[in-house]
Amino acid sequence: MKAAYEPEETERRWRRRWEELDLGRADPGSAKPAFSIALPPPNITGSLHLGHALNAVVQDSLCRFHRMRGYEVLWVPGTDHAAIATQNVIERQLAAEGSSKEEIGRQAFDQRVEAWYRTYQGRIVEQLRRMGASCDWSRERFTMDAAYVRVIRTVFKTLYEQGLIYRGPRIVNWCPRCHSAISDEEVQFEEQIDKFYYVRYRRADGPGEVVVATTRPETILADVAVAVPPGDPRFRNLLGAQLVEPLSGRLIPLIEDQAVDPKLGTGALKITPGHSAEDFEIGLRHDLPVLTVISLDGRMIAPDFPDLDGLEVAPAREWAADRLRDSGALVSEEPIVHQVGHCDRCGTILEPLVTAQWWVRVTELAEPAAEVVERGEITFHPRQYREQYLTWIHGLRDWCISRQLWLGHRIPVSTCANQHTFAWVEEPELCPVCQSSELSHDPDVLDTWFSSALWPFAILGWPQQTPELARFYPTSVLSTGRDILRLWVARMVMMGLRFPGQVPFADVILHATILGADGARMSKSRGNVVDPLEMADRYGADALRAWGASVAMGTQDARFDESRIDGFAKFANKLWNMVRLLRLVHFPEGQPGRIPESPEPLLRELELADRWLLSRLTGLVRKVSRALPDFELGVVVDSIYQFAWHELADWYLELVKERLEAGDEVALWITRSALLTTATLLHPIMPFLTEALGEQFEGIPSTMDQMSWPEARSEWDDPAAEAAMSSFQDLTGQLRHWLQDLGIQFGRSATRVPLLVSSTGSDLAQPEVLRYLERLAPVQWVEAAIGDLEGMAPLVVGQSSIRLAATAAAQSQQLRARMRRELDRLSAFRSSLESKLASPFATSAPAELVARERSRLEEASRREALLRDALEI
RNA sequence: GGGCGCAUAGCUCAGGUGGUUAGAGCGCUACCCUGACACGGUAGAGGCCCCAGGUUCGACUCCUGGUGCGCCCA
Repeated sequence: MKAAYEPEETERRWRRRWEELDLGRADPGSAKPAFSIALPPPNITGSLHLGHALNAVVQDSLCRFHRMRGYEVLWVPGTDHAAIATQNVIERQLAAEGSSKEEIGRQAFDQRVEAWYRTYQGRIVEQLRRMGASCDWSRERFTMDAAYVRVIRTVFKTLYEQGLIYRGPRIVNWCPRCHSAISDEEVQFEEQIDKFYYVRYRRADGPGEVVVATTRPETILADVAVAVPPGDPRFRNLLGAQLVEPLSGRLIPLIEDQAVDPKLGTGALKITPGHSAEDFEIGLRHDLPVLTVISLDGRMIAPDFPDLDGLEVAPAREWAADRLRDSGALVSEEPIVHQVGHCDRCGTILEPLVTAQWWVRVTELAEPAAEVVERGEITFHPRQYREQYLTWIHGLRDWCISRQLWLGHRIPVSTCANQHTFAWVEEPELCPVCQSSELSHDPDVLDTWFSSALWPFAILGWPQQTPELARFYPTSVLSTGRDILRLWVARMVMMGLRFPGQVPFADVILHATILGADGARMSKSRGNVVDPLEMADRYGADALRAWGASVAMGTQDARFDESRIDGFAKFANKLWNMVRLLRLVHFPEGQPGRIPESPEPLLRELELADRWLLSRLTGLVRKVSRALPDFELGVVVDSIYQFAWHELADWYLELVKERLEAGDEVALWITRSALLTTATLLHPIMPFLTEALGEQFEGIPSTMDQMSWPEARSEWDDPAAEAAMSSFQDLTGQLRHWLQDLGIQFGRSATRVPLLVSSTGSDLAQPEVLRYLERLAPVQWVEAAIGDLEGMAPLVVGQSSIRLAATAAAQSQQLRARMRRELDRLSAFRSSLESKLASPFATSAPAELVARERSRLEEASRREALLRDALEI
């Protein structure tokens, strides 16, 4: 073994090994219990970011854990075509070449798309492998695969024929740049400073006026009413009046509607159903007409006003403001900070516009999707997301599923020359109603989330009753980022219930969002993006994984912190060297060979440190085995780190080194067992490292994935040994501390400080303790008879009093000062305990606690007395 | 404006159902290249656990209010 762990070589080797072993291959015919995960398909728009990496770690850890626990595990990888995102990327590419999709035409555009898919599909899969993902690569899926497309059409056709999909004009979020509708969930609201224009609407048939506050004076030409809160006394005298729309002089009614906020602006709202989603709803309630003055290009349509017609929205707003000002209709203007919807993909300000789109009637789908969560068939982790999910799903509006893009799944609907409209799975040649051969295929494509909603069952072969579907559906866990709880998770639940008829997954994990080191969301424009592969190159994939596992399940967003990844890289090296130590004991010349197996020792052959370590080890097994099914990856990582470094390495190995070198069978067995168990427990999190460790041992399966999960051995539980070791650790610390204060250094020379015990506390009761202290501190115990206690420096360590046979030290002012400080601290502690025990605590607290405080008080008092004695005060 | 969450060491974060002398990693200080590991070891400094009330024998933990920050939705 090399002196340091080298992740790069190990990872390359083991990636190949896993491939050869076909590690992730799932067998639907196996008799084992099933565990399955559908990997949320990354967008094919580029490379994986840190969020993908984090998500892969969560899923891979769970898969490996379940394999080791004897489950048949299926983890299906894949990619998503991300229609609008990919189209945007390719459009940008074309723009950079000075071209456009219109210029090259549909066919050439489709070829670009194909080429893009080929490149990036491979890249994403490669990146997942680099992270150590143990997917079943033979089942990789893509949302544009022919089989997948069939599933989409089957679902669409069914919903269409059931009347749950319809086409109709409604208001949508329209992106004038993408030239497409955008779903409510894809709108990015951004804070923006605009102006609130206060505009006067005069009464047509008499005195009186209403002042309306608006940020969009350019839409006044499409106003169809002014609305006020019902029963608002400010507007009572105007009820039923006709008002004059101030730009063109049309007459519009004053109406009452409960949606108007009396506190906002002047309390009166202009109603423009053609250009505001809220107004559209109000318009429907009052049966108002819809007027349109903005085109799909985001330009004004105003044939009556030649200087306005064709202007973009921003200059049109200036035009309207000027005109209102000139006519005296503009009362005032003031700046306002408000949220403005932008296109998630291209950042353009969205225009609410009325267009004909395809819609899913969601009420009938949403109700069952709410019920399964209410009944507990789906559990969210962390659990607060349950509420968010329910709130959202209860308030759903119809879902706009059509997009006006070149890329994506065409809506599987055709209309014939005789206006017969029908949905299909295989595109027909003739109209099924009138046999007309003049068919036109709907030009729109489907919202990508429509296809992703089918992912958990589409990848398992539905609608065929495949063995995979029977075996692995519902899937076990869905792990994803919190941002797509609504966008995706809720829709999968709706579709899963509607089609295969069962929830798509039992547990939903929403992992933390990783922020940049500056605390802001990672974004290219901020320049705080971290490439996971760069981190894997620098520190090893395992270090990145361990860090990911430690932050993934937090309830808050986690800032990226490279130093923590570095810490885990060092941890990998530490483990490597522990195994190396054991190997060198067996093969001091570095000969090839594996650490041999040996028979388990009997409990009565064990000494204190051995019993302690096994007790701690079995506690660790218990803790990790409990934490993993609860998805508490942070606990897993922390507790293994703590055990391996601060118990096994710092204490046990330091204590037994000589025994190991002397070939002590017991120490060898325990060290081997502890290291191997640690590696086994850690394998789901750090698979590469643990494979490299595992292969140093004899009798190990060809991959750690086939190791059986360790069982907690309750016969190893030994609270007495833990207590004794814990006070020994205290003792060691204090002794080292005293000696350091006296300028005595361990290892500087062969000389050891002679010590004798002059008063014994219970902490020295175990026979091993004095021997252990000699190993870990530069001291040597001598018989009390040797000399006179006079002139020897007194030390109080733990509950025992010790004399230090170093006369120079006896006069040390430093030593005395330290003892005084110790004494002060102790007496403060003692008096706090005394007052606690004198308070009602003694009678009302649980007896167990009171007893504990009493014994603490006793200890403190005893120690205090010893210290006073030593200081001769 | 509504909902949810977060404020603990210089930094990044842990701290079920109230009971320690409040923890970890990194960073910092001092000393150590001791034959597994300097990607290391030993010791140390560093905290009104955001603020103000309340419940309780006892609050980092529960309740109310406030302040600051984040996310989601209008």
